Amino acid sequence: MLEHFGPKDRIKREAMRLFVEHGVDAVSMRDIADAVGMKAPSLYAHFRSREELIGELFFASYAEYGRQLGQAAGCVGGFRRQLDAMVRVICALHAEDELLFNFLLLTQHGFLRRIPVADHNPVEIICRSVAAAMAAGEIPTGNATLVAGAIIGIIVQTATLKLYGRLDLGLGEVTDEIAALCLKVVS
Amino acid sequence: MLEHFGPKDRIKREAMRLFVEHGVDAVSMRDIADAVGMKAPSLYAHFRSREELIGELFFASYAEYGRQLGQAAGCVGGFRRQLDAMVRVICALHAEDELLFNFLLLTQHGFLRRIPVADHNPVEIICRSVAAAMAAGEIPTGNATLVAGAIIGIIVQTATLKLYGRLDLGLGEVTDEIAALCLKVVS
DNA sequence: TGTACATCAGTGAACGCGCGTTCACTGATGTAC
DNA sequence: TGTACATCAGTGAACGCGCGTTCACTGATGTAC
Repeated sequence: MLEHFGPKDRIKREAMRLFVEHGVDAVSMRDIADAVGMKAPSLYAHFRSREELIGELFFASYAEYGRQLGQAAGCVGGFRRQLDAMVRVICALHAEDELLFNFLLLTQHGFLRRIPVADHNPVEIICRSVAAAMAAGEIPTGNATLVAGAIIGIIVQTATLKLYGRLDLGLGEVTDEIAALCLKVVS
Repeated sequence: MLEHFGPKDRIKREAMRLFVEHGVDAVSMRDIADAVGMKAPSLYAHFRSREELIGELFFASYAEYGRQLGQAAGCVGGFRRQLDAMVRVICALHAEDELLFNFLLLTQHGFLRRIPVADHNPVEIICRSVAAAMAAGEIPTGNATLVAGAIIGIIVQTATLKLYGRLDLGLGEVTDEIAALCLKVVS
C-alpha cells in the first residue's frame, strides 16, 4: 500500500489525493495529469475513461474493505469477539491508509446507490452479525438494523471528526475507546 | 415548511429535490428550470448565481438547525435531559422535512470546510454539552469529542440507513430507540 | 559494433458538448388620467 | 370606459469556457541480424 511504482499507481494515488482535497467533481483529467506530471491524453493509456478511473479507485477498495470485514465477522468466540475484530479491521484500515479511508468516506454517497446489497457489503455484514447475536440471546433483543447503524455511525463519525481536524488522533490510536463505545450500545 | 408560494420557493424546493436525487454537481441550472417549468435565465431573476442558490439552500438550513439544537442544549435539568432534547430536535427535523435532512446529509462534505467552527455549529454544541457533563461528574470522564461523535454518528447513520432504504421507519418513529442508544454511550 | 525495425508511453492540437451566465426583448398586468 | 404608459417575471439566442476524449504523431528504448 505504501509503495507505488508504475505510472498507473501514481495516477491512482494522485487522483485520490485530489478527489479528497477538492471533491470528485471539481477535479478534471487535466488536473490529475498535472499532478502526475503528464498531459491529460496520457491518462487514457491507463484508463479507458474518467469513470473507469474513479470506479477502479472506489469499487476495488470498497470490495477489499468488505472482504476484510467479512473475515472479522466470521471470527469465533461469540459476538463480542466478532464486534471487537470488526472495529479493529476498520480502524486498522484508517491507520494504514487514511487517504483511502477518507476517499471512501467522502465519495460513498456518490456510489452507494450503484452498489448491490451484496453479501460482502460492510453494512450488510454488521447487520447480519448483530441480528444473529440477538437471535442467539447474546445481546438484548431490538431493532438489529438500528443497533448495527449505531455501531457503524460511531466509527464513521469518528473518522469524520478526524478528517475535519476536530480530533487529533487517528482511528488507530483510539481503537480501544471506539470498541468500548460500540460494546456499550449492545449492552 | 410545507407550503410554498412564490416562484423562489418553488425553485428552492425543486433544486433541493434534484440535488438529493442526482447529486449537486450533476444538476444544471437548466435541469432546475425544467423542473419548475421555466427557462434557465429566469432563475437569475431570483438568485444571483448557481452558487448563491445552493448557498441559500444549505447555509440557511444549517444555521436554523444549529439554532434549534443550541436551544435544546440549553435545556435545564441535567445532561440526560439535554441529550434527550437534542436527539428529539434532530429526529423532528427529519420527520418534518426528510428532503431537507437528506440534502444536508448528502451535501455536508461539500460545505463543511467552508463553515466556521462557530458557536451554533451542531457538532460544537454537542461536544460542549458532553464536555460540560463530564466536568460536572454527570457522566463518566473520557474523550468528550469521541463521545459526542458517537452520539452524532448514531443519529446520522440512522438517517443514512433510511435514505438508502435499509430502514423503513423515519427518525420520527424511532426517536425513543435512538435516544436510548445515545444514553448507553454516556453510561 | 552498426543499422533497421518494432514497441509503446507520452504529446499537441483539435473535436463537440453542456455548462453558467448575459442581454435585448416580450407580453401580461396594474395604474393614471 | 378607453387609452397611454410603467412594471416586471419570463424568454430566445448567444457568449466564452472548460470539460472528456480522440488521433496522428514523436521520441526513447529494446531487439534482430
